[in-house]
Amino acid sequence: MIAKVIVDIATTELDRIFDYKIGYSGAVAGSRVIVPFGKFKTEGFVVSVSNSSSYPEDQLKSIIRVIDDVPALTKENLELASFITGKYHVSTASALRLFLPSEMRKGKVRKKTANYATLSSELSLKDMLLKLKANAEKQKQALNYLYKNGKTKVSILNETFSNSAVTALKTKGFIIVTEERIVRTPYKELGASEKKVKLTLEQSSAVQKILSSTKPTLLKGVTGSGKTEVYLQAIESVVKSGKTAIMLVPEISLTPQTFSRLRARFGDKCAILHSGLSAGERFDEWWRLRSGEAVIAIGARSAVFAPVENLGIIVIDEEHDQSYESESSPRYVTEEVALERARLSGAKVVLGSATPKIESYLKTKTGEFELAEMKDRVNGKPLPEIIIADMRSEVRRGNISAFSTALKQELKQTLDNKNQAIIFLNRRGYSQKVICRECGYVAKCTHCDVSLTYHRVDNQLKCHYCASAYKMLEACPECGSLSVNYSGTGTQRVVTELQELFPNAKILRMDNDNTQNKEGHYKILKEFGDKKADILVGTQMIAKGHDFPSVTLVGILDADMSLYFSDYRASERTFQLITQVAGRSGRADDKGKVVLQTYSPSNPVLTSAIRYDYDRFYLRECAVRQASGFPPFSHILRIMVEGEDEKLAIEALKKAFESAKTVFDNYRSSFIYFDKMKSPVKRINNKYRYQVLARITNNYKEIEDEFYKIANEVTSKKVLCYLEVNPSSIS
DNA sequence: AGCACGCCGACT
DNA sequence: GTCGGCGTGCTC
Repeated sequence: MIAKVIVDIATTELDRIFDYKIGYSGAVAGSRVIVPFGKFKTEGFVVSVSNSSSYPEDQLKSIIRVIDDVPALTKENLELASFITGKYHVSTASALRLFLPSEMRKGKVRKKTANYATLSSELSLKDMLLKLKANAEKQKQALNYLYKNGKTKVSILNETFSNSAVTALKTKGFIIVTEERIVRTPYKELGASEKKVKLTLEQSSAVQKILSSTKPTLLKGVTGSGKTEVYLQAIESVVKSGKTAIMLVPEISLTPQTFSRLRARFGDKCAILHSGLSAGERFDEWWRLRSGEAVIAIGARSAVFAPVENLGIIVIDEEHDQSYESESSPRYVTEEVALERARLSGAKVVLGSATPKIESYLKTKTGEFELAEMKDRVNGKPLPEIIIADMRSEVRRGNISAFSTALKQELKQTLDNKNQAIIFLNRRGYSQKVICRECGYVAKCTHCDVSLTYHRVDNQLKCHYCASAYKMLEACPECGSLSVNYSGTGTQRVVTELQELFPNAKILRMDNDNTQNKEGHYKILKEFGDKKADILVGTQMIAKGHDFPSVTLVGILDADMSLYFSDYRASERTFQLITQVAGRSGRADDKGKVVLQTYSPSNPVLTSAIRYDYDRFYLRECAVRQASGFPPFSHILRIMVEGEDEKLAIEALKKAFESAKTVFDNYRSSFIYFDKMKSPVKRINNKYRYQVLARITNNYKEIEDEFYKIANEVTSKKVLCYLEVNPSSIS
């Protein structure tokens, strides 16, 4: 028999099938194998098995061996991989790699084992003790210990008695040593049991809809409406019928607490997959799913590739979250992969959010998705009141600080009542820019075409694109002037100003700068949750589903800022952000308040947001997008060209543009925009960035396929070229 | 990806 | 004379 093998080397030249003789290796479709390849050996994937080969049979080599005792990939995995290759035009090897934890390749991690000792059953304890020499005290103790405690790790015996005593017993045949597998379990300590909650009417009808619908369901529920409980009960019902489940959550909210809730309900049946685990833990969790020992996978976007068979449901929580789009190759869209995987295995799909993507909500109107809506909060409490603070009038009245009078008052009140507050600001660091007052010089990164941010905590200038750090300027390098000045307020500056306003308050800051290590988030959130601080200042990341019962005030410092990003989704983002941040206020007994500071108080996005009126926002935004020809009424295609050598990059751009131009000519009526240009950020990490930008309204598949091909053709050793479809950020 | 083959510049 | 630079080509 012949194995059709894809070698695990992700280059386009090798992206074809190589035939090998199976021999006695036992390889089947889905097996990972070691094969001879040219002058060396490599790992490969058997994608199918056949009895013929178009390659001269006598020149075929044989598979050296199969790597895993159970084939790592299922038939369905292979089908999904071929969907990914076809849709995103990546090599088969890189599509297949998505299905395996990276540490599994090249045999970096193994199943962990330990040696255990038990008493031999051939002799009774008494007989053994008699046979030992009188002075063999340690051996006697060890035997007694084993008799009392049963099976024990050899390492423990060695420690408590002695190495020699244990070896002696082993040689005498009094104890039997066996090697057993140890499963590394992450967050072992978590998972106090949790009661199944009785569902509200809205919730149970949502569960019903999810389980009975043949279409994917969009679960649209206001913050606090109990979406998680709906997911859990839908999953429970699916698992009861003998199927498996995948639950996807945004990267940032994948905290131990999220997992703990699932563990509490489902115990060892669930496995967690994410980058914060150690390689060994991830490997073991993966195998627990592959072997069927665990049937529920929870994780960030890559968990959509979890190795479960007989899949019954995929849940995508906070479906609007940006982290569901992969920003490095393979650039897959989690939702697209999930829908295809569900189609292949006949599974249900649930997409949940308080503020669904415009695209998703539109699909409920066109009948592509089912809609399940939850309008009430489970605790019956109203959503927090949102007060608009008009910053224009604040400035007119001479208030130039970052805080409006209303916010200051509310903060004071909150602190007096011994409650907690959250201040949200979408900009980290201390200042956005460092400018020379004399000549207008702006400090810029030497590797990127962006201005630097001042970080007061370590007195450095930092680049938020490539993370390089510079010493703070003492004088302007251009004109020597000493009046170098900060403009724009960041989180660090907010903390400083707040501390001056409320000297007795304990203030915490949470942003990308102090959450680099994996424990970072958790520690800050825990500290705040334990009420060890009064105010939490942070960026984006505090907006995501954390539950702080005694937070009664949320301040949003610059609600408009994100409105003016040059991004078609700016309004949508702003609406989502306000709704989510506001949802942090007043989750328990006390009524929450939100102060939203803005320079454009009558902006319709903001006025919809303060009334929690998603439908009004949706209708307006849809009209705007339709009129201006943006998604979901078009597709944006961006061919990116990146290279350190600017000349080569420009040459590659021209080549890409020429090829794209012929596509443009062939499908002229499908294009509403087509041009080449510099990228908004022209250089990042010393790489020059150019792009071909297009918007199309028809023939999506054909044009996208052509563009993907162009990107692959233009890519060379010196220049990287790739296609983005509806990119979520266009820096 | 790796490794060999192959054809031009600086060296003991 | 040869050692070695890395461009090019091949892998069932």
